Amino acid sequence: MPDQLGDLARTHTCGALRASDVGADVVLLGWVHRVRDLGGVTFLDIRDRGGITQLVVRENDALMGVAKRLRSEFVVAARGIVQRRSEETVNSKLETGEVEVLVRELRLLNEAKTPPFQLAEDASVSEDVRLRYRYLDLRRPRLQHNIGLRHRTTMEIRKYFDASGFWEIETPILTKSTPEGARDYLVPSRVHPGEFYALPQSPQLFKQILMIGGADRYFQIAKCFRDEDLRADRQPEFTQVDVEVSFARAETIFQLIEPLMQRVFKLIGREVALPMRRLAYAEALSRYGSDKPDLRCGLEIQDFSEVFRESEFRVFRQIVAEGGAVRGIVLPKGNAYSRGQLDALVDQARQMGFAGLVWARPGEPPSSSVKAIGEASLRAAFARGSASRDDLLLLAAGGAEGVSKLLGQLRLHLAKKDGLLDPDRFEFLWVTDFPLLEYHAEDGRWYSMHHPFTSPHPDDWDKLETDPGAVRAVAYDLVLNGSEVGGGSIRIHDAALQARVFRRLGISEEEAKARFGFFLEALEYGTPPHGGIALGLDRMVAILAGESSIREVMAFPKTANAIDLMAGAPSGVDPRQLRELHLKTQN
RNA sequence: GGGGUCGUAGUUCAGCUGGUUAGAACGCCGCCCUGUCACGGCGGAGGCCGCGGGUUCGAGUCCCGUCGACCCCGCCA
Repeated sequence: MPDQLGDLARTHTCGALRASDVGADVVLLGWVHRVRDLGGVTFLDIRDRGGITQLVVRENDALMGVAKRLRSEFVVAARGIVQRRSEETVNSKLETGEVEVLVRELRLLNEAKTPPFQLAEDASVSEDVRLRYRYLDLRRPRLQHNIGLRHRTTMEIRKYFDASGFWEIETPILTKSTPEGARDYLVPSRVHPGEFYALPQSPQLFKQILMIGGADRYFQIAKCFRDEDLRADRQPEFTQVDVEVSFARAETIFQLIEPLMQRVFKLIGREVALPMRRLAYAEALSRYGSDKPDLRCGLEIQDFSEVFRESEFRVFRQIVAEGGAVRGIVLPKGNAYSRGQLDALVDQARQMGFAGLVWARPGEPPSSSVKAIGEASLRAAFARGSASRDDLLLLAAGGAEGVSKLLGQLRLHLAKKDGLLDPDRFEFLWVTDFPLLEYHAEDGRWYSMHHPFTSPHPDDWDKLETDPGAVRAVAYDLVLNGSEVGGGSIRIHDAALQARVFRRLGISEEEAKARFGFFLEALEYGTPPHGGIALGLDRMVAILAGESSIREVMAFPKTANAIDLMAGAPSGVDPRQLRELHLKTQN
C-alpha cells in the first residue's frame, strides 16, 4: 500500500534549493533518480521537472526502513531541513549541489517497475523502445528540454501575435474533404450514412473565410493532418502556426514574420539579422538546385554551357546543342579528394540519378577519363568557374532543371561530408515568385504548386491561358538551413479570377461548386484582399533544439509507418462501431 | 510502391573464414559498507541470437522469405 500525500505540499522543486535556503524546512516531491546506500547513511537523488536534489537519510532513523525499500523511479515525498554541504562534498555538477536535505519524513507515494531502459543515464536507447515507453522517455533531460522549449516557443508566438492585434481563432477539426493535394484522413458520419468528414490538411479555407468575416488578423496554433508517407521532418499530424491578414501584401507578411523569428530565436540566445535574404524561385533553382537552399555553405551551381557549345567533347556539345545545359560545382580544396573518394563520389552521383559526373582537377594534367574533354575546354571551364589549383571541378550535363536539381543534391551531400553545414548557424531565406502551376504529364493537366487559392502575379494574368507555366504566383516560402519552415501566399480575393484559375486547372464549375462551393459563395460577399502564411512549428522547434527529427520535439510522435507504438494506434474496432458508422471492411 | 542501414540478455553492443558451454558494460536481485554523488566490495539470476523456411555433419554467422525500427526516393495542393 503506497503512502498518501496527506498534508505534504511541495515547497520547492528539486532544482530550486540554494545555499540561501539553509535551515529551511522544505517538502520535495519527485522520482527517485538514484540511490546510494552506504550502509549507515543513504543518499537519495530525487528528481522532478525542475532538477535533482540530494536527500540524506541516516542510521537509527526510523526512516531508514523506508529508504532501504526505494528503487529507481519510485515516487516519493520528503520533508526535511536544508543543510549546507561540507566543502569537500559540494557537487558542482548539480544546480542544487551546495546543499542537501536531511530527511525528517519520507513517504513512498508509489512504487515503479524496473524501467526498460535507464533514465538516470543519458544512455542511447533504440527509438522503438523509447516510443513504446514514451512516458519514461519524457522524464529524461532531452525531451524535458525539448518539450519545455516548445512550450516557450508557442508562448512567445502567442504573445507576439496578441501584441500585434491578432485574434487566435479555432477552426473545425471535422471538416469537408477537398481531395486536391494530400490524402485526407476521413471520419465516417454516424448520422449521415455513407458520408464523411475529413480532418484538415490545413485550415486554409476557414482562415480565408475568417478574413471575409472581418477577423482582420487571425492566427492559430493548428493541428493539421495529411495521410502521406512519413519522413524525419514529416508526421501524419503536425502543428502549423497558421496566420492570415486582411489587406496584406507579400511585404506585409515578411515584415510580420521576420521579427517573430527574431523573438523566437532569442529563446536560444541567437540574434537574427534582418531583413532576411530573398531569392526568386528560378534563381534558387539555378544557383542551388533547390527551392529550399541551405545557405550555410557556398558551393553554388554554375553554368558551363557556353564553354562546351563549341567544345571538342561531343557528349557535352551535343547536349548543349539540343537545348540542355552543362552545369557544375567548384569544390574548394577538393583537390585533396583521393582517387578512391572520387570514384565513390561518382558512384554516389549515379545512385542519385546522374547519367554521369565528370571531375577534373585544375592542379594537375587531365586524367585519362577527362582527356576527351580537351585541354582547351577544361582550361576554359576552370576559368569560368574561377577554380584554383586546390579545387575540384564537378560537371554534369542534361536538361537544365534536372541537372540543377541533381547538382543541388550533390551539393548537400558534399557539404555534409565536408562538414560545411555549421549546426550553430542559422541562415534564413525567403524564396519568392514560385510558379503558380506545374504540369503533370501523367494526366496531362496543370496543378497548383501551392494551392488553387494562390494569387497569380498581376503582371502574369494574361499568360494564364497562353503560357501557364510562366505564370508566377505571389507565393513565398520561409527557408531555414535548407528546411522549409513556412509557406504562404497572397490569395485570390476576386471571384472572377478564382473561376479563371479553376478553369485553368481543368476544374469544371460544377466540380468547383461541389468541392468549394461554400467558399466560392463567400468570396462574392465583399472579400478583402488578404494573404498569409503557415509556419511548421515542429520543424521550427526541432531546429531551435538542434534536433534532426521532429519526433524529438513532439510528445507523442508516430513511427515511420504511422504507428503509435505506445497507444497501439491504429487498431481494429468493435464490429458494432463499424455497423453504427455504416462501414464494412474488405476481407 | 522502390532503395538502403539495422535487429544477439531489461538496455547498449561484441561475437573473426560456419565449429565445444553465445560474451562485455550498464541495469536487476542478495549480502556488506557512515559522506556518497556514474559510490564501492563480494556473490547471483538473466538469451526462441526478431520470426519462418532452406543450404550444411553442424547456422547467431551463409541463402530465401517475412515482420519491425530508422534514413532516402516516389508521395507531401
